[in-house]
Amino acid sequence: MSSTARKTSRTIDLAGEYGRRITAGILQPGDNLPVEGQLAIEWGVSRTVVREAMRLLAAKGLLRVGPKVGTRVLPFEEWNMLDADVMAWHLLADERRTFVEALYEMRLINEPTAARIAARRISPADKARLGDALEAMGRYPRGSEDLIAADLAFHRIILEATGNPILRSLGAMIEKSLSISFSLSWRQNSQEETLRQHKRVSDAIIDGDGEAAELFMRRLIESAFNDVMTALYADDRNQSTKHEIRTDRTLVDDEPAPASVLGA
Amino acid sequence: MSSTARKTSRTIDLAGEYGRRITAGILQPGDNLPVEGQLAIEWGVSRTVVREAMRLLAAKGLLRVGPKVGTRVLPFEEWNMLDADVMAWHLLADERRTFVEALYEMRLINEPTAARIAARRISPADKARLGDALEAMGRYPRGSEDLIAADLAFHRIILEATGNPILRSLGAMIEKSLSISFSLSWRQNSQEETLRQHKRVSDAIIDGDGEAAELFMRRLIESAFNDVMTALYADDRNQSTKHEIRTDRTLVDDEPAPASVLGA
DNA sequence: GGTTCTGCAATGGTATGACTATTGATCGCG
DNA sequence: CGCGATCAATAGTCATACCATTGCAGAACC
Repeated sequence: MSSTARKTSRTIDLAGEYGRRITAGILQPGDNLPVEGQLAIEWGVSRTVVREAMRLLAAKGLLRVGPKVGTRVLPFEEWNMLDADVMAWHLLADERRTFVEALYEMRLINEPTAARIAARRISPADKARLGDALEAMGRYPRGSEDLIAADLAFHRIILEATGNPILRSLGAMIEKSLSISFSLSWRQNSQEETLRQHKRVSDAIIDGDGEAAELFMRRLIESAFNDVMTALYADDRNQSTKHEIRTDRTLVDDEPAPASVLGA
Repeated sequence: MSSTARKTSRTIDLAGEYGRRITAGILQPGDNLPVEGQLAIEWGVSRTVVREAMRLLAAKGLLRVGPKVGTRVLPFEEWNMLDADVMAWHLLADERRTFVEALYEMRLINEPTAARIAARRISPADKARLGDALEAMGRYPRGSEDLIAADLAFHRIILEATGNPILRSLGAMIEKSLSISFSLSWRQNSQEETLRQHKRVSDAIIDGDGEAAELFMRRLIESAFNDVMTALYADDRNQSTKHEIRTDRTLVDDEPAPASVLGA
């Protein structure tokens, strides 16, 4: 299937292969991979390719290499989840649920505030790009790759519009990892309602209303999270409901602190 | 200086060399590096080392390589600022100010909410670790590397205590990039006041008071940001004042939205 | 005149085999 | 029993040759 027509390099293929095996748990932290020469033989490539693939994985924190110790999978905590490839590999694995939740929690923390900042800092050019993305979302049929791409672009543009390069990288990570792993099927809500939600955010940002942008973005991501969880685990309604509650509790539902604490 | 005693590999050294050159602007986006063979000669290493170094930089989004096109520095927007090395290289450059501000804006978005989440989810083991870090902060003299390490560990532990692996990676990135770039000198505030601020956060988390934890963490990071900017740009008081205002405006000072918008 | 096809050449991509340096483990000595 | 020297496994580096991809120039063709 992949042996006839080559699109990516052997190095990238091999790195992806082991990246997926590690994130899927087939290779556990602490496990050693075969020695480089052995890997080269197994995969029918040169040791050069093996080494470059392993260096790529080492750069992402998945494993460490060293003389005498070999190539060893690092403990979980060392993995760089902020890397788009690592995140995408996790989202491709069977046990992706934890990471879907973590990713949406991250989005829920960052994107509403980013929308607020964007409302104040967005450039005319980015306003136009945001409008284009919104328009594209209305043009493509539901479930199409183009629609998903426009949706992801919408969110990325807002993160870029903050002018903060770190938030921009976060946007790129989210877009890339989600587009790799969910190439189809989510959006259970009516497309009209989804579009309306996006338009509210867009309008608020363009009007410079940061508070409204933040609020609507929060609602939008909560909806998207529920859509994704429903699409992925539609067969288990109890759990599907649970996510919604958990999401709310996690980031929205805390009781206000007592006045005495606030004054401290 | 680095030719006699080798601690890191030649590949890592070379990657760091060009990583710093690119982030410092010595090599601009669109520029081409010399061909691999030429680089190998210039640095007195084999082409293997050059290739592995370039692959490492390519994995971080700083450049792209390809047949005929060579090794070309990518536009700014492609750089992965969420990588600890990339962030550290930026913080080492002369023009680091933008990135110090971006990093602290990122922290101000994430860490207060993380503190709130941690207050609800923290494990007994992490409570103990948090207490240890706080205790260590009180034990070491101001300005010492141990003190800074304890400070950074304090923040990392809170991000880890959320149980969200992405936030944990964010904590690791912050800790690593800051410890590499600011190996000494910040903390202009009295150490006692800084310690008190940390203790407030710690107490709130251990008590399970998420709202208080969030508020105190926000104040703490705002203070830390001002300390850093003062330390770095102490010669320019006007600008030092400006940061404080900008930070406030950016994330705290927005007027509440009209009721009509909230109800929409 | 513009467009598409074709071949060339530059450059990274891969392969191979040898040698070096590092480091965990082992063995022997005190 | 502890500790230092030695060993051996393994990644790290090197040198060279050849392969594969691709931007570009020029030819062929509407």
